[in-house]
Amino acid sequence: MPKQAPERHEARKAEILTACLGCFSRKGFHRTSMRDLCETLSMSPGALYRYFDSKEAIILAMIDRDRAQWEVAFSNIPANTPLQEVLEGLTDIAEQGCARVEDIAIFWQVMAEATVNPEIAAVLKRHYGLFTDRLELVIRRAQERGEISTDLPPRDAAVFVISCFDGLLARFSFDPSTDWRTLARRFQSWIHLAFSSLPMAPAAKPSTGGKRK
Amino acid sequence: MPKQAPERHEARKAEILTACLGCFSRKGFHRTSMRDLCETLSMSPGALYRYFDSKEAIILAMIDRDRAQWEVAFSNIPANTPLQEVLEGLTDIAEQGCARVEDIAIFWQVMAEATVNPEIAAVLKRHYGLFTDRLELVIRRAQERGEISTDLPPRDAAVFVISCFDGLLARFSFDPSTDWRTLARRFQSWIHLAFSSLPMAPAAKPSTGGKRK
DNA sequence: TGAACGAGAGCGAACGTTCGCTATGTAAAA
DNA sequence: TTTTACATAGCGAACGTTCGCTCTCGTTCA
Repeated sequence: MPKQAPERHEARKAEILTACLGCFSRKGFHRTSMRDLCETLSMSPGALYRYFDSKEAIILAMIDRDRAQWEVAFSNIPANTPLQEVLEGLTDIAEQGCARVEDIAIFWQVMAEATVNPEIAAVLKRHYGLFTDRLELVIRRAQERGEISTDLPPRDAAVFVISCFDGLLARFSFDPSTDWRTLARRFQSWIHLAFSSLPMAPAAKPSTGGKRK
Repeated sequence: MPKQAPERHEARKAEILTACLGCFSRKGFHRTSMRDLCETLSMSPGALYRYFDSKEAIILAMIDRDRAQWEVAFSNIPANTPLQEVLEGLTDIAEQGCARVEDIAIFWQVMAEATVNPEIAAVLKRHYGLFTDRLELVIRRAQERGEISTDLPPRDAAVFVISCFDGLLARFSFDPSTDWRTLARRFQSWIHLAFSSLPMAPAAKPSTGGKRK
């Protein structure tokens, strides 16, 4: 048999990842055995190991795929989008991609694993770092447009936004009766309120280095 | 051999719990074997099983102890404490009791386990519920005093506060360079800002001016 | 054109290890 | 002697992973 076309191989890997994600979120990473995965995939261990070197490699690939999806999401945001809209957009993305119980379960599994596995921690830190960078830029732009207070430290503000939603995910995961959409909207408006309620720098004040549009 | 006094038994259980917490946070719940625990405790499996029926029972006891500690912390807050001060107090408690990497690691372990283990999920949901109840009450009182907007839905506001800090814990856990104290203070002030910036209902005393000391 | 080839996808039994847990033995105090 | 705390040894099961095998099918070449 000739070698699988690379794209075919990648497609199969993607299928496997999706199936693994389902298993891990249902049973947890450690309670899911390679046998479990093989059964749901209707695949033998030998075959599975042709695609991934180890169980850990599967998680790492999952994290990377998630990162890629968020990268795409961010790259679709026009530079001059109002902060409020960006937040709404991120909520929508989270709702589609993350705000189902089974997907959030994975989030916790990965987090827990990161506290114990340095390699996963490193990947996750990078992941969060990129995310924070993007959001920081969005906030900085909102400041330049005069949409929110320039007294706000952009980096900390970005961390704040991400923390709020991470925390909401936390609650949602073990209390699915939480009304994600309503709460997320409220969170958005409160965040915006906090960010725009700070004493604004005098309008005419020349910014100390940041360029203006 | 005479039967252990109950208080002695409880004390020993507490010691065991502390040691287990250390192990779990270092290696993770699933990677820590009962053998590991026995070694660090200089104790045989037979002895350990006299104190806890199973590995799961150890986690449940850990969660319960944590809940009890927060209960005490909350019960020490006078009814008329300003919201800002309550938030500061909670930050301090969290800093003492939670804001070390090893303690936060446990938080993730438990969260991850809760997504997979219904019994743990139930306990944790109750735990969070109580916590939210307490905070909701604090917020309600602050509204009655006219300290913050009465347009604020107290329950959602409580969820918001908890979410913010949970999210901060998330970040801190895999990026210990995060300056917990500074960020926590900023979070506090932003939360307070958001809560007091809403249009106030006419019934409450319109303290629209600066309310900081 | 079609038979022979052989690389590679997939299979699945089995490996050695480690798991949570327990049956049994023993020393010591009452 | 009886009761209790703990040690010891080890149980059966399950783990992640491996490896030799089968089968398939595109390629090669007569």
